[in-house]
Amino acid sequence: MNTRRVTSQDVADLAGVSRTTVSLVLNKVETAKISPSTRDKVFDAADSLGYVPDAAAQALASRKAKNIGLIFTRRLNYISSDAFIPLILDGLIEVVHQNDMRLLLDIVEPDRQAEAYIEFVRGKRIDGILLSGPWFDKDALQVLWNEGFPTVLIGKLPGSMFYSVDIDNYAAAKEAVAYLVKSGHKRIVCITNASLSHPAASDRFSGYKTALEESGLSYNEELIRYGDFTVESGYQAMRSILEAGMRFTGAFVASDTVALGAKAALCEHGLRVPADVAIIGFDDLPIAKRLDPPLSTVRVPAINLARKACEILIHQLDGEHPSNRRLLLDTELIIRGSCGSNGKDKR
Amino acid sequence: MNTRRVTSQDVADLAGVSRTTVSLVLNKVETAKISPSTRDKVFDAADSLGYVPDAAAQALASRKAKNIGLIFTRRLNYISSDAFIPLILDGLIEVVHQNDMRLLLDIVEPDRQAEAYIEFVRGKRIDGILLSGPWFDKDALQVLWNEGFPTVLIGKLPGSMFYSVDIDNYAAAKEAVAYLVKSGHKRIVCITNASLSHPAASDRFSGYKTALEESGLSYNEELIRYGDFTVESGYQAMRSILEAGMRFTGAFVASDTVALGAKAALCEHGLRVPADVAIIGFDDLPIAKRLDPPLSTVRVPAINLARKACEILIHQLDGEHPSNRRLLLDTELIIRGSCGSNGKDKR
DNA sequence: CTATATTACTAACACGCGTTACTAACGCGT
DNA sequence: ACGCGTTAGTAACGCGTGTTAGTAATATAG
Repeated sequence: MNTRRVTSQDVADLAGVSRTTVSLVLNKVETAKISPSTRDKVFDAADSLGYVPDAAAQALASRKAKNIGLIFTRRLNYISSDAFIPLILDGLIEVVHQNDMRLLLDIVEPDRQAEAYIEFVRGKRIDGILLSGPWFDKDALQVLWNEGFPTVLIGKLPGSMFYSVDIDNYAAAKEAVAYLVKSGHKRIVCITNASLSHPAASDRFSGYKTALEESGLSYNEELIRYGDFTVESGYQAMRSILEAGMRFTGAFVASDTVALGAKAALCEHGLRVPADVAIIGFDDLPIAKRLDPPLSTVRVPAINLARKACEILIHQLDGEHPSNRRLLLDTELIIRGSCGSNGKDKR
Repeated sequence: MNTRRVTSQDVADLAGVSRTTVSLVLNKVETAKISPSTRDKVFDAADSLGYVPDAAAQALASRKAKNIGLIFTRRLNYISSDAFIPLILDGLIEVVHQNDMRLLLDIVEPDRQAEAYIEFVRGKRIDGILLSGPWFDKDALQVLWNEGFPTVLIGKLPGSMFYSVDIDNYAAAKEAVAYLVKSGHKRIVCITNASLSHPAASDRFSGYKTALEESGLSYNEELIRYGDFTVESGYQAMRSILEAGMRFTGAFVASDTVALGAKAALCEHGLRVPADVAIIGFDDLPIAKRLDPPLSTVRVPAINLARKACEILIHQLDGEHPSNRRLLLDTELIIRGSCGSNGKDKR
């Protein structure tokens, strides 16, 4: 049960060579000349003993932790319903595996970012860091920047020099709202995915406003509410609009999750989608397609964003530093039943 | 930019003491007598230098990685829509933080379990391991058992001696189906959350069967389908039943996600919920409450399961070995609009 | 005043690995 | 026989920390 650890020394002894040789063989060091016969002896010994190198020792000696830090900056209350997390993991895990790395995951409250980063980086627990969050603390990031630590943002920090992957939230939102306008809607609600202090939320909101302006529609404060990533916030936001007695025929909700809540409020109020109100969400979560009615939405290539972010990070670890520091992936407006693609009449 | 690492030696030098003293102070070793004045000197020096111990060196010397492995055994295709992952993370992260640990996350394909475990455990990358998966490979777990490695299962492996936290899937499903029966439904569809090779799926299915038997209802193979965790599988399953021309008024779908898909198929087919078909799901995901109609379901205390699992694991790391190896948390049947709590008539 | 206990520290080793600098053996041309 | 390059391998150091065994100075007891 409690057999002693197998070390590279044990492998060396069994193979009848030095520990150095074992290391050279197992790490496939090209510059070292090792005869095929001893190579085989080492390999045989290693897996007959079930040798697995000690990660800590390896990290200490090689100065590489072989860990990638994935940090979600989120309020704790919002995690459980965050449908983005699985998507990001999905995109990441494959790339991480391919590069023989591990994923060190942490979730930090937005106001504890700085401390968390320092811990990770100075502790050398990770070789590089992926940050996903609705917004990034500039001071916290400054720490990373000063240390020259390999970092990639999933999302954007306006005006920063970090590598980042993102979508064009502004353009995507504008396109979605323009579609509603084009479909004949004149009074269009906007419920954001989060407070406007978050760049993504703010950009989507700007897209909404611009789309209205460009169509010569008036922009009405009373049709605006702010979500906070959750289903419930969407529900409350829409209720608040309905209770204020506002009239409208379209709704742009900058998050599918929030949209789901908003739609619940509509139904509860006796309004039907899309007959009375057309809705477009944002994200294209896997469930969007099977909601009733199917939710029109902006498809965010979340899995791909994560994958790209990870690839860029690993390139950095390999010492490459591409000059293009901002990668924007394409979104796509997906029209489904929730905005009356079936062709019902609008007022 | 590229300042050299700050080591405990630097702290020692600045404080005018030995490195040993620094270590003793920072680790708050009780048995060592250190005068308050030098203690303060060390603390001051440490944080004036921004000292953070090297994780690898610490792990190597102390034989503790301060990492908890969280392994999701999942097919890669199912990750992106796995609403359980955020819930588990939510429950875990707090406990992990409280105990000054980190979370090493990995997702392994069911057929690669053994290798993944060996890598983690023998590599000493983690001190303990939390496993979440629809089923566990017995041979793979044997490895962990043989090494006496601290392990907790989220879910169950029938007949194993591992610590585990779970719910009573059988009883919960039975209660849900019994409710449908009591409400007057005689022909009740069952769509599982996964194939019956998964214990949880199999238990829920058994609960369904038993509930029917105990009510003297006939058990009809043609009303049974098997999901695979995804929305789409629920959609396809229900379509398949409808296309077979089966008639029914109730449906027990052993996963909210799958239920969402199943409901979409019903709607598409012109059937209404709950007027034509009553549905009860399983999990009580955050969205269940705001679906249209609100989805009746079995509430699974997922966050709590994760929290408990983590606590048990950490107890093990502290050398405690409670004799009660299986912890069952309570579920709750939540009745909402989807099974006509509004009181429509059944046939 | 001496023997012993206590306080407050430190020197030195161990953890398991990567890697550099070095060596011994061998072949080859002259 | 000699020098020289090449091949195949090793000894030894360093990574940064935890920890044990030990010591010098001071306090306490007889």
